Amino acid sequence: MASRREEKREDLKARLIEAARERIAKDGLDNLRARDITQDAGCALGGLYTVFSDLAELVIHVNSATLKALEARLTLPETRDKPPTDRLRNLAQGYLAFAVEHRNLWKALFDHFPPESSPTPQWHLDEHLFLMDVIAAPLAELQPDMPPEDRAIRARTLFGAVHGVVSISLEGRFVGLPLERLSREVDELVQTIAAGAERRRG
Amino acid sequence: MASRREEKREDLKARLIEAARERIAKDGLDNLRARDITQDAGCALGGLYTVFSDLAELVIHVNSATLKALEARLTLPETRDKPPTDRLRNLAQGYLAFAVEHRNLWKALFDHFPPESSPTPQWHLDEHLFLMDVIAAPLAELQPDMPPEDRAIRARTLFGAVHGVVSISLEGRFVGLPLERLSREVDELVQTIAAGAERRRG
DNA sequence: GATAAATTTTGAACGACGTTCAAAAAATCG
DNA sequence: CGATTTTTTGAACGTCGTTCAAAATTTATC
Repeated sequence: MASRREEKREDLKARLIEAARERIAKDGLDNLRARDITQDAGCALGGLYTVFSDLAELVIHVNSATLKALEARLTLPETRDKPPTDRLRNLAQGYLAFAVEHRNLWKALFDHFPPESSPTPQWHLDEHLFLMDVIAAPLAELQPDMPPEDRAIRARTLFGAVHGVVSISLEGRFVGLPLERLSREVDELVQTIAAGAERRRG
Repeated sequence: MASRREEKREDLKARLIEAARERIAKDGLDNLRARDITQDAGCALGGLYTVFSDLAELVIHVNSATLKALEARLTLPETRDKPPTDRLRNLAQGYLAFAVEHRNLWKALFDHFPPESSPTPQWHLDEHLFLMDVIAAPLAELQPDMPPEDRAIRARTLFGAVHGVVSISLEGRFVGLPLERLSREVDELVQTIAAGAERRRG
């Protein structure tokens, strides 16, 4: 019991993150309110600011949890021994499924822009890198001779392409596609890119 | 002079849109303030609400102007007679160039989510369709036998992929790429997808 | 256990925001 | 020019994130 104080503080922090997470999941990031969160977490309005510097920092912690959940979803041992193209296809389908199932939490990952006064901390920026790593691994099998730096960039491009297709559909800015059809588009896109990569392989 | 009134009203409307456009271009959508806009436009705060139902409607008009500018940029007669793959490559490079050059206005196109109380009007949703049309035209030459409906969906997928790669880089959520390298990634992505489409043609 | 000192928690208050609307100003009409 | 209608105005309202002096609680000392 080195510090009962630390414990209580951590407990409040966890309750605030969980309350914010549920609010975002239900009503979206745009409808997140400090007063709702603190009421759900069972503390006074000011309590939030004894643990976080501002609301943006709390959202970053929610996004951190979402990223961990996404990572768990994308690193299932399901297809460990499949060919690299199939592994990439599975990653894309997993990403799509996660976005559909946790739409508001997923959207918050990309809709949240902290003010310049408190930019995103490095530790959270680093958390995004696992996405690049899980993509780079199958890519390494498709193009073993590509320099790791180029492969990292290529992984980012592949992620961006899939993310873009998913975003465009789920944000509803254009006419919505049935999920079944969207899934097929994503799959064919990944297959095309994978085939293109393989064809260039040295 | 059927209606001097209508004229003044339209003039105020244009001034408000232009003021909002400049504010967004300079400081970004997040820093747009009704008080700044009306001051720049030379009217009282309430004047904004005699022309638009709310700030979101004004932003939609700014986005409409941005879409028109983007359309102009993407329909330059530059490469009218080039092969379809080159035309797609040019579209993607034009899109990237536009996003870089008008970053905040371009970002506003996708960061603006009107409240459910006043959803995006159909006329503005329709304005996005030109993007699909300019992409679908070269696609039609690559895959003449594809049904038009499938081609429309494929155009959306291609746009989403390019848009996603550009977004991921320009939003700075991941480590930023030099523009030169980003341009190459986009180009190779489009070439890969175009080649994949052509290969399937039949 | 009582009292004082240190710490934590509280929620009223502040400033900024989008939006409203009664009143002032301007335009139009008889 | 006075009456009437229309337009423009900006103070005021409700909501928001955030602050901070005061209240409540915990810890320390005897």
